[in-house]
Amino acid sequence: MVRKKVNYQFIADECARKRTFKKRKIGLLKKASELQTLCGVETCAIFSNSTDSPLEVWPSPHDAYQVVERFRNLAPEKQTYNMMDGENLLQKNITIMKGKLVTEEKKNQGLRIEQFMRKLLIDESLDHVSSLVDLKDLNLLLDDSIELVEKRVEDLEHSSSNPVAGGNKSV
Amino acid sequence: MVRKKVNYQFIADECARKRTFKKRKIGLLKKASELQTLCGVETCAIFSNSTDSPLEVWPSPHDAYQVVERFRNLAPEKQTYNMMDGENLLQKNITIMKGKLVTEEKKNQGLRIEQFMRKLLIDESLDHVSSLVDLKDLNLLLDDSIELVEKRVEDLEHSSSNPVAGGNKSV
DNA sequence: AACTATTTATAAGA
DNA sequence: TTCTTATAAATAGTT
Repeated sequence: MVRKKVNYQFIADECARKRTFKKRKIGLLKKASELQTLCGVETCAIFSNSTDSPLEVWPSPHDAYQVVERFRNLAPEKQTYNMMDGENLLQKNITIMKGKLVTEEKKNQGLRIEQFMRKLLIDESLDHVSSLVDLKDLNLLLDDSIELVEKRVEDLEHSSSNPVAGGNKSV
Repeated sequence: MVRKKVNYQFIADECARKRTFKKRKIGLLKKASELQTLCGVETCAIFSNSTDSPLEVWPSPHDAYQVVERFRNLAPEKQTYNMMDGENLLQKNITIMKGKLVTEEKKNQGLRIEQFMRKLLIDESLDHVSSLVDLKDLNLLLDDSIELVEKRVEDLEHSSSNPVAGGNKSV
């Protein structure tokens, strides 16, 4: 029960290192969460551990799922209302969703963060995306929803000076 | 000097909120830094504050500068050696650099994180990129260097099964 | 920006 | 592994 003052250098012992990582990751994410709550600042954290383990992204896919679900469950009129009334709301949803996917990287290929971002932003297919939590079916749902939301944002951008009006209403 | 137990909800008073954000951001990044050192885990943190202030990315552009400089200062043979001998080294450099740019977002446009990533991954021009630290000249240098490094990675990928050999050597 | 009473995080041990 | 606890570290309120 004696706690030594820690020596800030790489922990050689693998076991101890993993234990410490686990503990401190929890602590860090708690801090990040508090920062969001207290200060209203969207925060995203990415951990790139060994090339063998998937890139870890916080906040979690599970939270993303809830955000998406909330959005999908809104009546279409309500969706439109939200989009038009507060661009912020929609953008916030997207920001959150973007931060909440986790990719299973092709092993040993490296370039992990770029791949992750590229998948989110460019690639049509999210075949290789999986989540830290067990949500196998989430991918398609997210894929669809993100496409949907992005399309609507494009509409918004193209008519940003115009006061709303001709929004695409098909979901 | 009495410290109350904090009530975890949005801090209404703007002044207090900003003060708290400033303090806690420092604390969070210290934790992140310790995690990297102790556990060897690359960590990246992104803060999306108001739409008026730039997206904040950690680690800093200054660190990126040092990484790039180290790479550029290697003799060309040495660069090739590093690339071929340890793909990991090169990939690590890129990962670090990618995580270390900060974009000055177009104000009030939102979609901040996507824009940031898009700039890093797609756009040719980094005209609007600036840094939290005062490194006005860094952008061009980074731009060049990232292009350089990316080109080399492409080469690597296209000849990943081949044992090195015909690498492009121009810097 | 600096201080300090307190709360919070956590290194070891159980 | 999870829980406990002594101690280090972070920080809210104040100057």
